[in-house]
Amino acid sequence: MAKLPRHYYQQADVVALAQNLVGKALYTHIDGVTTGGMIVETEAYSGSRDRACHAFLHRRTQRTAIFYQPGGLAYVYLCYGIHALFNIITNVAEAPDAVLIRAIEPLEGIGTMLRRRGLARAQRKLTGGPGCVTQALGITTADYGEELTGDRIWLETRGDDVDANRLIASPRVGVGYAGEDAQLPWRFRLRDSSWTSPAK
DNA sequence: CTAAGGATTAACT
DNA sequence: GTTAATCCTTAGT
Repeated sequence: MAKLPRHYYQQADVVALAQNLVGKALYTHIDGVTTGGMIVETEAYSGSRDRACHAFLHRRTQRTAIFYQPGGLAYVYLCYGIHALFNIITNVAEAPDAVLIRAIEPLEGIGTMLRRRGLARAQRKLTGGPGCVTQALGITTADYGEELTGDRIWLETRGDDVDANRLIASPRVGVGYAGEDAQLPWRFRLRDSSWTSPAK
């Protein structure tokens, strides 16, 4: 299907974009292998409104510098010392918004993804969870700043958009430190998918 | 349920 | 420069 163009990522409403990204496909071509899957779980983060966002209120540091670039770049960072988490930078320059990809449903290169994850069979923990997604796809912190319109990491449409009534909105995971912003229902899951993350 | 793990950052000298 | 607290998690008891 069609690769998502740069202007797609530059929409102003990061919450709407996080919803629209569910049902799109995420691919990587790393180490000579193409792997990918359909996005089934996302979370929106908005630096202008949201304490849970790393770039809240123009907290511009070395790590968050990428937020101030135009949408369409990868923000990859290390969490809990172990896990690379993959985010898509959205909106225009100087508007620090991003969408975290939390889970995908495997579509292509499943053998390679199983090997990277050390699993024998496809099951939810292959790609259910943000650290699992990056490990299965081969994404590391070295991909910080990667262009999502290039040929290493990219997204594609898969026919029609997913209807809004097939999404479950809920509070985001692991952001309790964000005060009342932690209650914002900015996590979106595909209702009938068995590939979403186990986190409640 | 809990421990592990390394980078980032704010708050100090 | 140094230190301590924190973190968008996972695998393994």
